[in-house]
Amino acid sequence: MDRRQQKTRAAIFSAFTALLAEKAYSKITVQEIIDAANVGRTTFYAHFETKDDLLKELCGELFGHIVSSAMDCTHTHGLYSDGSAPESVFCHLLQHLQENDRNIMGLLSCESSELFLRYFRDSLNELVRSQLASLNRAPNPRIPQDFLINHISGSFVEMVLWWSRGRMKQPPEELDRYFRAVIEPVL
Amino acid sequence: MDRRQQKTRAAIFSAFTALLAEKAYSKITVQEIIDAANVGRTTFYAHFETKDDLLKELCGELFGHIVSSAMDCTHTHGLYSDGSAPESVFCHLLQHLQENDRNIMGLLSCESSELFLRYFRDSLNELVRSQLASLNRAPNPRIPQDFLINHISGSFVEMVLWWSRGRMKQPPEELDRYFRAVIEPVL
DNA sequence: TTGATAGCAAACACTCTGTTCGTTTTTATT
DNA sequence: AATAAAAACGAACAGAGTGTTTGCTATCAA
Repeated sequence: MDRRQQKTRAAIFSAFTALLAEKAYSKITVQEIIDAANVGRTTFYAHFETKDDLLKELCGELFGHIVSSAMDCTHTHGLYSDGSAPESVFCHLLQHLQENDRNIMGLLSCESSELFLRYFRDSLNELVRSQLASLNRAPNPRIPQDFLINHISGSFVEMVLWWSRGRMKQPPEELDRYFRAVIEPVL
Repeated sequence: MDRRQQKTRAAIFSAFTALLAEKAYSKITVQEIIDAANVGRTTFYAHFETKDDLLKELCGELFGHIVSSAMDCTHTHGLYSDGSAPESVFCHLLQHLQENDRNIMGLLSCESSELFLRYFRDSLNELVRSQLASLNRAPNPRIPQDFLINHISGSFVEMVLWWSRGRMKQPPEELDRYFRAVIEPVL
């Protein structure tokens, strides 16, 4: 791909995430993004159809990255600690989030979350489903698989939102302990 | 209050919820609300500052109603079934939601949820906190109270969203069983 | 009945959006 | 180095939506 396109795209993403960190998605105008990214109006619309489209693409990039990295460590760490491995996949996810890669927590904390959380949930669902499948333990007969998957990924999202609202006081490891304490009894 | 004001306000709320049921909040224009409610433009702005303001007021009315009704049955039913009472407060909440009072589930299912879910979560938090306080059982020492409250209300919200996405196939009682199955082991 | 209040339509200035057009700059290729 | 293709640019545009103003009419409560 043309170097110019890459630069423009990166500049727009960067400007957009910076803006998202300081104000709500709905309050951001295309003009502001253009100004912050320092690109021409025409250029913006050559890359993205609308502001919504931009958000969608950003989510795609972000979660593609996050989840594939989580999937990677799936091989070494399980859904919950098995005694041997001290940390769960979730702990890795949390650490990843805390590093604030591409200001992802900023996105979660302000009100841009609509589309954003959908991606987050969907990605987690996939992750949890695959984890659960590879769990060699009899499933809890009182709870349907579908419900359980949603409960786990949903709880995780809610925990991250809570964490973010509280300015991420707790280290990821502590959060991971709490999370396992409320999830493992259910499995 | 003037009868005319009541009628206007009701007409606007009703038109707004009807619109919300069929399209996303962000796609709805004030003009559409005005047309659907069959009121003058000036009248709308005499009642509400903006579309956001309208949504806020609607949430206030809705959750004020729902939560106070849940608080009422707090006296008869506990956080979880104690053997004697067959149904939890949550079950009542779910039944209430299923009755589709004021099309509340329509609001949850489409993408109007931003502000909406905030109200939902906050209301539930309050409810759960009071429930938890009146629970005569030693709290789980591994989990901080704050985390637990958020986990419970968050899980509930996520469950309702899941329920709504799946077109509410399950009866509230069944959902309540699942919910207790994933929450009670943690208490 | 009457004064006050609420509602109304029409028109407005304003902001934001998404597109078009003619021009300049950068890139990849020869 | 020369060149054609691709990308970026600014300015200007129509169109849609917002929130306000004005002058008038209908309704209410006393």
